[in-house]
Amino acid sequence: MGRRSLHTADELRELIISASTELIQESGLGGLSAREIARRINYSPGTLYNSFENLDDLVLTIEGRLLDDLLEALSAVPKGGDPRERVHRLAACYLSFAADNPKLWNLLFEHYIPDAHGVPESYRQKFEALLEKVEDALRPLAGGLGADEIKRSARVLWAGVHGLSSLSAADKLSVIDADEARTLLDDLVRNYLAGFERTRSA
Amino acid sequence: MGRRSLHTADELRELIISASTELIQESGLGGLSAREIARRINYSPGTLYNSFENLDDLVLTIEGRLLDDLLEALSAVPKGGDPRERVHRLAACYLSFAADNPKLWNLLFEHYIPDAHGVPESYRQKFEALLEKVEDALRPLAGGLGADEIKRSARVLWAGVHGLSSLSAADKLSVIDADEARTLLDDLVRNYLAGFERTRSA
DNA sequence: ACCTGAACACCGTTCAAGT
DNA sequence: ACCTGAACACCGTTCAAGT
Repeated sequence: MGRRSLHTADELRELIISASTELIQESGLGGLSAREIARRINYSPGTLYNSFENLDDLVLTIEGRLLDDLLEALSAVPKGGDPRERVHRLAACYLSFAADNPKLWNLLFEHYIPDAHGVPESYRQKFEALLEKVEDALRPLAGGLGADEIKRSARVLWAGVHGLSSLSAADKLSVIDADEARTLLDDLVRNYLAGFERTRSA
Repeated sequence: MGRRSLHTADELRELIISASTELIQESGLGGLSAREIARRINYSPGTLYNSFENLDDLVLTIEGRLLDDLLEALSAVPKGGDPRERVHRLAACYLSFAADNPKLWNLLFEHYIPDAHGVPESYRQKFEALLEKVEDALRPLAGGLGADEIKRSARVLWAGVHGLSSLSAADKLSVIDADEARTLLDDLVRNYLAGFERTRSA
């Protein structure tokens, strides 16, 4: 048949991305296949390889967008008010983001790149941007603590929030009940902050 | 050719499990394939299905053993001494277990069962057993707190430790440096315990 | 009873050939 | 330039046939 040009290159790219995202939302990374994407967008499998290097490239693109969305959601958390309250709100935002679309969220952690070094630099940067938001929220509570200690605390607290979020998003082991997750999250943040603020004044 | 009986049913089962475990250690869940397992143990692919229902069944078996090993490692943590120290040691044990064999560890969280309800009950029980160990360690620090609150705190603290462990085991986003993980873990436990003990006396 | 190997319905990816 | 569809090297799983 040859060329059809029903869509521009950009349109086709978006078509592929949105079909893939739906597929992942339906049945996770395991439900994603080049041939199934092609079927859904009415192109032949080979066409995907004009827009993306391979499936890993496509998945990394989707993951990048997911991180952008997360950053945007975190940015929407209001800045004023009680500093502790703000940390709680950021954590709750992170939890909701994971809970709202567990399959898509898990993508970030179940998808492996064989080459190991293959994770794009932009990826790391987005995670750093996320951590900076936590650091900003901790700073008003940090008293005389140095920048390094704030950095470390942000990482620790965020990792904790992440653990809770990912356990509640992974239905496999329902150790963390979804309804209960918010209560547990507040407990984690409250107790961690108590120790954090105590360190400051020690 | 037909029957060979080079191995008993049990031996064959173990052969399959150990070949699979090696395969996962080498290249993760993605590197596991029925045909490759068969190649390595010198049987035809069909033979696997005499020992296991399917690949998911095999993987769940491996995961069950992994949880047993983790419980055993946690049980080896000495019981006496400073209660806070004990919590730190349990956390460190958990972290090491994940770090020692990241690919195998990640199996627990990247492997999905399509049927959803498919997670065996023994699975949940093993996680509960794990949480009981944390509860036992928290109890001496809990003062007048009720059993429910201890239960909740164990879940929260464990989820936090899990987040740190899984982020450091997942090389994808090297936000948590492996060498630094132990420091961060101690920070998490120390700060959380500070809040936990404060609640008790409030 | 146990194991094989062909068969079926799938994959990801490449690439010559067509428009 | 863009897209197709056949081709290649893989999958998981089943099952008739063989010993």
